[in-house]
Order: sequence, then C-alpha cells, then structure tokens
Amino acid sequence: MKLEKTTNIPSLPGRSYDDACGAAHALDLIGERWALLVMRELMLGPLRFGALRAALPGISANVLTQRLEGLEGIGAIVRRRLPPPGTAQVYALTPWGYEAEPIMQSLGRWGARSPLHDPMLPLSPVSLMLSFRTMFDPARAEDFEARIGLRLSGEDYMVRIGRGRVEAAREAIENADVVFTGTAPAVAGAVYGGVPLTALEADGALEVDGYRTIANRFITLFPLPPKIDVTSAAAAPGTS
Amino acid sequence: MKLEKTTNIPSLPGRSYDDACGAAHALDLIGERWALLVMRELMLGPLRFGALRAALPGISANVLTQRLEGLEGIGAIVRRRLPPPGTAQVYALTPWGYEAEPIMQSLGRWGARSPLHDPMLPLSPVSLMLSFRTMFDPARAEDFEARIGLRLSGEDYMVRIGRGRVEAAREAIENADVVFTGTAPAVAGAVYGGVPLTALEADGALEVDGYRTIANRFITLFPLPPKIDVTSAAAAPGTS
DNA sequence: CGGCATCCGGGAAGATACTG
DNA sequence: CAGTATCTTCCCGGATGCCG
Repeated sequence: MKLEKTTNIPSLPGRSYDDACGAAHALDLIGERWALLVMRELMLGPLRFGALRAALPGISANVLTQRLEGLEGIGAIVRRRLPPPGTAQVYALTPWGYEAEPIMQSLGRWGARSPLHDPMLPLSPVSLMLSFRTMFDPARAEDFEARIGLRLSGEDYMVRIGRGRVEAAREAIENADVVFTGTAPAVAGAVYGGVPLTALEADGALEVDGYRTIANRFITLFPLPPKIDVTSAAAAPGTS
Repeated sequence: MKLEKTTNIPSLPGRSYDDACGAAHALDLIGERWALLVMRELMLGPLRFGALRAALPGISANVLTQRLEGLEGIGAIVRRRLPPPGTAQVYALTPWGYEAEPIMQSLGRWGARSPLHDPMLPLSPVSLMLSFRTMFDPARAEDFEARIGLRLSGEDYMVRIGRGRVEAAREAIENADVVFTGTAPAVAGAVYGGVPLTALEADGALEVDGYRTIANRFITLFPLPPKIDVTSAAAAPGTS
C-alpha cells in the first residue's frame, strides 16, 4: 500500500485520537510537546521568535518553528509583521488562542499539588505573571489596593490589585506603589517560597523599592494549593 | 541484561520541561500521549485493563501498560485487586487524580470551539457523561428536575438534574423518568448534533422510554460553545 | 483472557551546524 | 536575528509471545 491518508487535517499531528470528545480534540490540536508552553509565553502579548526561544530554554529552533507553524495552522496564533522597516516579525495569539488560559490555570493548580513539583526550577516572567492570575485569593486582598511594578530581566510588568481582583500585564511601570527589580524566580521565592524579602535583598537577588508594607502584603495574596497527602495515594494493598 | 534500571523517579518521562511553572510540571506528569484520556475514562470509577482498551480504540496494550505505570508512579491512579477469587484487577483514580477533571473540562470547552472539531467521531460513554458535567447550563434547567437513565453499550449510567445542578455517574438505572438505550454517539447526536429523537429512533440508533417531554427538554440543557469566527484577526498589541 | 515483556519500523523530538 | 538542514535519539504504535 502506498501512502494512505496520514492526516485529514492540514498541518497537524499525523496521528489523531479519532475521538469526538472535545478534550481529545484539544489534545490533537495542542497536545504536542511544547505547544501549550509556547502559547503560555504569548499570553501577555506578541513575542518574537528569539524572545520565545529565550523564554523556553530547552526548546530547539526547529521544534519551535514546527510548533509555530502548527499553532498558526489551527488558528491559535497569527504571524504579524511589525510596521517599521526592519524584518521584525512577531507571533500573537488569536482571541481563541487567548481563551486557552483556563487550560493552563487548571493544569497549574493540579500540577502545583504534586509532591514532585519543584518550585526552584527556572521560571519565565510570563509564567510568574500568569501564576498571579491563577493563584490570586480575593479573600486575602480584602480592602487592599496596590499597583506593583516588576522589572524582570529587563522587561517591565505591572500587577494591579483592587476590588478583589487582580490584573497582570506586560507594560511600562507607572505609578507603582512598589517596584521589584530582579528575576522571576527571585520574586517567586518571596511569593511562593516564603523567602523573606529582606533575605532576597541581602542576597542581591531582588531589589524592593517603594512601600514596604504593601510589598509584604502583596506577597501573601497568592496561596499555593496544599500538596497532596501521599498516604492517601498508597492506600492499596499488595503492589510493592 | 539484568534489571537495574530503577530510575530514582519512577516512570516519569525521560525529558522534563525543567520549568517551575505548575502547568509545565503537570505536562511533565500527564502530558504524554494518551495519559489524560486514560484518566478521563477512569473519571466515573475504576475500570479493568480491557475496559480501558475498549474505551480507547487506538491505544495499544503496551502503551496502555506504560501509561498506567506512569500514572501510578506519580500517584494519580492506584491498582486494586478485586475481592473475589478471580485475578480481576482494576485501576482507580486517587483523590488527586479525580481533581484533574477541570483540566479535561477546560480542554473540552476550548476544543469544542475549534472549527476542525468533528462531533461525528466515536465517543466513549464516559466522555459523554463528562460532557454533561462540562456543558450543563443551569439557566436552561431552571425549575427542571429529572432522572435520566442511559444504557450505553450495555453499561448503565444515570444523569440527575435538579436545583440547577447536574450529576452524572455510572450506576444502576433507578427511578428514571426517561431511559435512553443505544450508543454514546447516538445520544450525542441528539444532545449536541440537534438530531431529533424521532429520527434516531427511526434509525434504530436509539430507544427512548419514558416521558417524552422530559427527554426533549433534557437534550436542550447542554449548549455547545459557539465555533470560533475564522475571520477574526489578531489580538492585543504589545511590544517586546 | 488479562497483563506485561520484547522486538521492530516510522516518526517526532533534541542538538548542532548552517544560511539569508 | 530568524529560521533551515541534517543527524541522532527516543517515543509511539503494532505484532508477537510468555505467563497467570
């Protein structure tokens, strides 16, 4: 036999689950390795090829190219040329692509409960900002308003807290009550690792400018879900 | 060769994203092909190896074995031996495993909006039942109570609607207002495909016993999200 | 029959080097 | 800087066979 149809769908994995379940179809579309992480990095706005590579250490150029082609093929991202003369090109999520954020949030909440989760691993600035949206606890932000600026690896981000809601964006820091300058893992150490700001400052890992009390309140607003109880998982008899 | 390959971390994918992001870690755990679909099939209770194979046409025995080992290794499922003499063995989700349902729901909602989604593909009974939980619209079930029995490929399931909530379980049909007898795709045709019950009955694809009006109301309670607009261009600005 | 090991072919992922 | 080309490695999927 020659080449019988490998893909009924253009530009996508030759193998499909062949399942009408919406989740199975979503996995057909974005279940390949790196696909969802590429989308994650675009969640705060368009990025260039090189910026994606830098944010995803471990992905190789050819795989990134393939994923971008695939995501473009399904309509999750679009390729745009920037106005000025330069050959600058950026990749941007489509509106439907942005709607994938709940997928990342449910994955993040579930994955954070794993005992194997290692928060000391590298973390991209975008991941940190998205984690604020995911882990924000409105109850802890009662009667609290703040504008937090973050300068992470040279890029500027803003987190706005108010009326029990949180907003996180990549944009110029303006009228911030506090500005953190450092790396995403350093901020994560304060917010999720319980590392005191003073310790991070002493290490030179983080610079905290502005209202100290606001900074200290801010880092308490994002409680991690409790780790799973390992004893409940091994409740079965027999199997060594 | 002897058997001394015991990886320190049991049966995890050799390659990791090396990313502190919770979503990335979740993908390390259950991002392999078939893993999430295996969990999906266990969402309504434990199943045997053969039942999983039957529900996931396309998976091969060795891959299913690998996935079950992997999911057991991370604590998402447990292997249980059944009481009677037989060598019967079942695979069951742990409490943490059950918590993965929001992942499937967000994937399902997103995937259902894809223009490439083909609802005519095969569908497992469990997928159908989970889709009821995912797509249920409380507003449409206002002042509606019903007990729907489904006999799908010989297995019995119940859907209970009441007080704006839905429950779906694999259990004996009892006191049902309506009983559907047929296959999951046939029921999906009525609920999601807009196929009239009379047409399905005429085809012999579905048998509907009980209160007709309740059956006809029931199949309107699960609206699919609208397909994406292909003409919609790109999204938000933002520079790098 | 259920569960698991082994072997093999095809193809995707990963690393490196190269080009416009 | 933005990809492309090439090569290697490994996973997926199918078939077969062993053992309870």
